[in-house]
Amino acid sequence: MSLSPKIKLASVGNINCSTCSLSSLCLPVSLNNDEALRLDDIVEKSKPLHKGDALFRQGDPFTSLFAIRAGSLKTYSINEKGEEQVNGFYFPGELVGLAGIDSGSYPMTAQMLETTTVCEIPYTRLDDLSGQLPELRRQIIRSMGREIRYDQQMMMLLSQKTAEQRVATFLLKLSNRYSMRGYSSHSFRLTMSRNEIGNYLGLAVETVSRTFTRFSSQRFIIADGKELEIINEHELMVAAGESHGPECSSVNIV
Amino acid sequence: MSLSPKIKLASVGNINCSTCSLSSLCLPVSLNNDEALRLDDIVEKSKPLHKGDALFRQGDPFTSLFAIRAGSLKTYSINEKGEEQVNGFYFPGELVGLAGIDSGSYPMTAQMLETTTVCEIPYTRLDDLSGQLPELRRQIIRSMGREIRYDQQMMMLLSQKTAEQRVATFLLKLSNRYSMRGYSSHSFRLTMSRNEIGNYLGLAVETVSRTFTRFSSQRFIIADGKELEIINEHELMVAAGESHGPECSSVNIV
DNA sequence: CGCATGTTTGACGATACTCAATGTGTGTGG
DNA sequence: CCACACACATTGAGTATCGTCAAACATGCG
Repeated sequence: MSLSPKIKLASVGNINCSTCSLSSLCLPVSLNNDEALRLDDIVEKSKPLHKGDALFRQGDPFTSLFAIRAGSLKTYSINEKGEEQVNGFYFPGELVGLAGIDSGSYPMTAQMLETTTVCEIPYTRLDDLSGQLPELRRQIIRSMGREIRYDQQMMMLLSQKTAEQRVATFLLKLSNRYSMRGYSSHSFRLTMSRNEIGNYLGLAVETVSRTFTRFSSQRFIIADGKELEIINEHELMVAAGESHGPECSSVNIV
Repeated sequence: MSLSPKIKLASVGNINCSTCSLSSLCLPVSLNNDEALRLDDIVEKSKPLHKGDALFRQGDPFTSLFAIRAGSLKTYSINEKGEEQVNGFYFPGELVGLAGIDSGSYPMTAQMLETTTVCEIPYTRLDDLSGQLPELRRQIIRSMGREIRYDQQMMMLLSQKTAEQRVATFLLKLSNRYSMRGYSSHSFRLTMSRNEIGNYLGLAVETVSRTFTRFSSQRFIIADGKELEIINEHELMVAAGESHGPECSSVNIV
């Protein structure tokens, strides 16, 4: 259940919301310096959590939102039949726990995929503060709106796309998210297993594996275990079924 | 694009948020009388919209949230390839448009399934008011949290359930929503077509139709066109794959 | 170094899609 | 009020995609 010996590192580690390199991706995005400092005041930085550790578990009382500082995690829920369902993967700057806001308890477990540090944002204090800072209030709303849109894109993927399209879409989206965080968009390390990818995409592990193999032999990607390189982004986009999107011979009307 | 000749019916029709029969399902749920009156002040009731009419269209600038007063609608988006994807169905007391909050424009179209009236809630005014009424602010957040959880349940359905389980789950969920609104939970009229159901559930029309037929011949339901009767809820729950849920010989531990 | 966990590959089969034809209802206009 | 057209719904036949089962292989952790 949350971070048991809570350690406020802000004063020690010299990091706070207004100077954080992730502020442009995180809650402080539209806050001025003073507002960010007030937000920082209620935020508690965690010590590093390790692979497999849970940030919160399904059913735990809802107390906080968490912003990821470094690392990555997955969220999953357990259905009636005891099966695991991966709901999402989260990277630095992203907010975890929003789904618990209205229900009093977290509807899923958040579990580290690697060594990860997070910022804990106690919700009652955030709620108070958001009454005083309209920009913060709007930013919370925006974060939730974005989550809703992501989920709906995911529903589209699950209900309309083939296995191949799903995997291609997944890889391109990861690529995008990495690049937004300043990492290479064409070469990165998958922090999740094939099993977790398959579960997330609604596919059997074997199907994910076969699709990776196929994309490799088509020279769209180079997949060496968890290391992944995108060597033909264009073809991967075609495979994702988004060919009619951003290209068309480099002419972009609109 | 929204409701062109906006007509404020509250004073005429003698309905307002504090007396609305849907207030327990809608934004006013946790507001006191005075607060509900202030909310009512910014809400504009629509004249009836007809089947096929659009409340807003994908790409329209985001201006308002809408609460359904009577009737029902579907939301859908058009993907890159021009295919329609039904995102959800909405019934009285439910809030439509939340997904547009952070993006400046509605990411989908909302289209009436039957004659429907809605309450329009201009977002800038709602935002202002939510700065003054903490309970309203929390209620908006709760509505969004609920939407996120619904979407995640939907993702679970799409990635893990068979056609039969999807259709059964869909019917039971409709049943629940109708019963929460004071309608019969075992006998109701489907306001959407088989095509729309299939699209929503990620199934071909034919599969939906076949599943209806199978459930009928198994005497779980009686389906006569759009009229639907659930005559064996228990078996339908089993078919939905939720058998280990609320029953177990009527003993409910926890 | 060894066991456990994760990954790949193959063979087979089932579920659900596509195509096609027929049946049913709804709304429109004569 | 009826007839017609159109959209919707149902049913059947054939097939493809993806899941299941199984086994070999790789990886990584203790």
